[in-house]
Amino acid sequence: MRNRKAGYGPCENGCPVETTLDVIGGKWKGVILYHLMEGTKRFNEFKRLMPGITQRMLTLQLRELENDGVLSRKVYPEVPPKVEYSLTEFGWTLQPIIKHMYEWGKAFEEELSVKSDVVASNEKWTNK
Amino acid sequence: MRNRKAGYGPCENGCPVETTLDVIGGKWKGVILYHLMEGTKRFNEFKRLMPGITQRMLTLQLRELENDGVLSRKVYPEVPPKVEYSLTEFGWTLQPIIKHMYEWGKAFEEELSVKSDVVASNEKWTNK
DNA sequence: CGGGATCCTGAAGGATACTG
DNA sequence: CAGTATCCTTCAGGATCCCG
Repeated sequence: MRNRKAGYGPCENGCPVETTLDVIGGKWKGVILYHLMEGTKRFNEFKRLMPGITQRMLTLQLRELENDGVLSRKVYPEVPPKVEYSLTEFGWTLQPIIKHMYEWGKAFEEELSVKSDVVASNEKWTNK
Repeated sequence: MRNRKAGYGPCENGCPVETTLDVIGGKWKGVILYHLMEGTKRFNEFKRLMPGITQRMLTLQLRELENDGVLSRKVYPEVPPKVEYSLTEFGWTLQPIIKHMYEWGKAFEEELSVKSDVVASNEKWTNK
């Protein structure tokens, strides 16, 4: 990801799909966007919502999304600092995609667990 | 990508989005899926459609999509070999997502070119 | 509170050659 | 035609410490 417009050749068509993936395909960007659909969030809120992420990664992913015009960063000149992240108008156009991806992900996980159940119940026979 | 279920912490919610990205987020998977929406494709057809991809990568990405139950691989026992790739029924449920991503990608690229025009016309002033 | 500055590793992706 | 098999490179992502 991230090398937008690099190496897809003629690129007659099909590429816009990759463009979108370049924007939302970072490891945490999907989740970040998902949470932003619920409303404005602050830096530490994200950390709480995604305990696995490091500060560095959170900062980086937020910056990239900001540079791509998907979210906006509002800094309040206070002490202690306060920064709010929210979707831009353009960012909101991602909502149907994120929603679909959320639903599809759930369906996939169910499909997955069903299959692993099958595998599990087969293991006693296929004992490889 | 690819380490499904690894390190998202509590994972109360939001994760299905990442699950989906794990499946379709490979560098070429989006394009592959996009082309499959038009119908069954053969190995060399993909190579023609995506001149930038290497054989190795094409094989790998196809295999992963197959293992994820999104596409199916049909081998014809002929000489020379003939292999057809097509979406599974489950794979077709990705269509709305791919379609949305295609549309959004186009919109994003327009937004991008508009901005780079602005930047270009500013460069003579900001000459950093 | 919301980051920035470094350093580092793994694995995603690539180049090239060979094959049933 | 549709792939393996090796080897190699890059950089996205992570760990850690520091700062206004």
